[in-house]
Formats: sequence, C-alpha cells, structure tokens
Amino acid sequence: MGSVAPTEAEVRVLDAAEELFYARGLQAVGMDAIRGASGVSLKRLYQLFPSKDVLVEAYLRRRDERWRAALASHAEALPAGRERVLAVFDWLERWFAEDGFRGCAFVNSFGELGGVSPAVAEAARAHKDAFRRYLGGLVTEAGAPAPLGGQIALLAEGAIVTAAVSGDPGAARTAREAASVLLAPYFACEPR
Amino acid sequence: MGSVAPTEAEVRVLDAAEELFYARGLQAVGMDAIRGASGVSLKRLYQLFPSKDVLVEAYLRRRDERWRAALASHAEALPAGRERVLAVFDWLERWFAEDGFRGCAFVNSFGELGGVSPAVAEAARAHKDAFRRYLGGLVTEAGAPAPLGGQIALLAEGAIVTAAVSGDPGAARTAREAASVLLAPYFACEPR
DNA sequence: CCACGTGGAGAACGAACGTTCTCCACCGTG
DNA sequence: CACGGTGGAGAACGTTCGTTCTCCACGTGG
Repeated sequence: MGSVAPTEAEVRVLDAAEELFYARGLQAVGMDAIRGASGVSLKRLYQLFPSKDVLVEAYLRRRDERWRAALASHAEALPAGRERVLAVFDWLERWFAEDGFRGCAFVNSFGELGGVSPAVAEAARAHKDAFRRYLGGLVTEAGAPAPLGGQIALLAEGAIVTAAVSGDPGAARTAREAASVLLAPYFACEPR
Repeated sequence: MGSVAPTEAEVRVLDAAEELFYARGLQAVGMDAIRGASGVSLKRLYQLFPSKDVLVEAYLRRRDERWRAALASHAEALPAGRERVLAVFDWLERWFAEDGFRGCAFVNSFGELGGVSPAVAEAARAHKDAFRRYLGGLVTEAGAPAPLGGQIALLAEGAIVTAAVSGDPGAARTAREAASVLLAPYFACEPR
C-alpha cells in the first residue's frame, strides 16, 4: 500500500485541488484553475495525474487519511473512556468554526457525483465506514455496548450536515449533549 | 404566495427534472435529457422555465413541499405524543428502502452547488430549517422540552446521510432507538 | 558550436452543454 | 385557397472544459 514520497509539485497540486474542490465542488473546478492555484504547468499536472478523475480520487484519498488522523490525534490526547468519546464532538465543533467549513467533503462529493461515479460513491462509503468503526472502537473501549457506537455516529453525521447547511457550529454541542445522555447509563456515577 | 395551476407540460417537466436531478445530480443532467424524459419540446421548456437555474429552483421548491407534506401526513396519522415523534423514523426507514433512494436532495444539491450558488444554498438551509422546526413542534407537543427537538433532528439527519452513503436503511432503526432513549425520561412509565 | 532532451506557456482540439434560431407542418378563419 | 399564428424537431451558436499539441527557451554532453 505504499505511496512513494510525493514530489513537491504533487503536494502543491493536491493542496490546490483540495482547497478548490472542497470550496466549490468537483465539477465547478476546472483543471485550469488547479494549474493556476498550484503554479504547476498543465503538462506536468497531467504527468502527475493522468486525468481529472484520478486527481479527484487522490484528493479524496488524502483528505480521508488526514481527516481521520487529525480526529484520532485529538481524541487520543484523552484517556480511553467516556471523555474520549465526547472529545470527538469538541473536535467537530472546532472544525465547524473554521473559515471555509462547508461540511463533509465525502458527503458533498457523494451528493455531486455519487449517482454517476462508482469510484466517488465508494470513496464516500469507505470513509464513513472507517469513521463509524473508529467511533465504535472508542465506545467499546470505554466499556459501553457496541451498538451505541452506531447511535453516536449518527449524531456526529447529523451535526456535520447541520452545521454545514445551517452554518451553525453549535450543532456540535447539541450532538455532544445527546451523546452524553446516551452514554450516561454506562457511567452512572461520574460527574459532568 | 400562490402559484397558478400548473399546466400539464409543467408537471411533466418537473417530474422529469426531479427524477433525473435526484438520481444523477444537477450538473450531470442537461436540458436535453429533461426534454427527452418529459417529451416537452425545448422551445416550450424554455417558455416554462427560462433557464436551467430557474428549473433547478422549481425542482427544489416542489420537492421541499412534497417531502414535508408526506412526512406530516404520515406522522399525523398518529396522536400527538411520543409515538408521533418516533413515527418520523419509521417514515424515514420506508423512504430509505425505496428504489433509487440517494439521500436528501437538498444535502446533495448543497454539496454540489452550495459553494457556488447562493440560491441552492438558501434552498437547502430553508428546507432543513423547516424540518427542524417541524420536529421541534412534534417534540414540544409531546410534552418534552424543546431542545430535545434539535437532538432528534440530528439523529434524523445522520440517519439520512448514513443510509444514503452506506446504502443501509437500518440507519433509521438505529436512530429511532436512540431517539427513544432520549425521549424516555419524559415518558417514564409508558411501555415499548 | 551543435545535437538533444526537458519543461513551461499557452494555443488548439473535440466534446458537451445552455440557449437561441430556423424551418416546417398544422390548424382555424376569411 | 390564402394567411397568420402556434408549436415541434432539431440545427446552430457560443462557451466551457478536459486533454493534447506546438513552439520555444534552456541547460547538458560532445
């Protein structure tokens, strides 16, 4: 599964692609815009990514890895348990408040091309699956029953889409409170 | 706010637009495809909807009205109260299991064009707002505190996006169970 | 100096698409 | 029959975009 070390031009292209695709959508961004934003010539761009589809898939792959790594690194600053589960929602809230937040890149891509591109649909499915499994792990390692992971994942998904469409980062806090209630029976006597 | 009675051609165009836009996305469907599916000539199509943007907005407007009316008509078959709130998730489950279900048309449209078309972003915002307010009404008329409406709305949103991306209608049941737990404290002694 | 490969800038090409225009068949009225 | 208006089929137009091609400047090895 190893990618070789990416060249600097590759990084610049992927950075530009991520910024533009996420902000404006996949189809609204042309290869020319990516060339302009990355400063990489069209010829080199097509050497690195032989078609736009390939670039879109690379964008989604890198975004998936980075997003989940950032979440994990935030959650794992806390000891396993209830607090670590709830920390997910704190991380979401910070994300929602970032400039240019526009929801989940995978949900957006799925909405745009999921009906027409199996590769995009599959990337979204895999990302959401990994997220759900990760959350499930947090929940069971906290000592709560596994099915609760699915419920808490639903709250997180709902918060992401609601924060995106309504523009209100507070959805994260609402979700956190609901998750806290769902978790409560398994941590009966601990405070907060 | 009255629209005049729609002509038969208008209905045929909107039916075709809804089917195609929902299944494939907004930008992936050309005016020619809508003309073909509706059997209405291009000239007439442009008389009825002077541009694709206008047609997209009409599609979203009609879909919003119909979707919320269908939900309301299902929920209101039950008496106000806890059951009526939970009935929302039963209705969602049936929707998820329909052929061609591909998530929320507004979330999909927002993902595709929300970053680039204020009209689409606003349509999605308004739809989600109305849904949240409706659910809030169900919750408070059941005697539960209003903030619970927001939590339950998050579960519903999460179920919709999860069912769409993963293809599993069971997300509705997971959400229903979580909602039932959140509701429980306010209906302490009733069964099921 | 020359041959040569590399890479950049941007023109060019072909397809798709939104929108408009042309042409014609059809229909009701004098 | 002449005539005008309506609407359909689909060609045409202009633009955008993914992709490829042309041209040239530059640096390297003989």
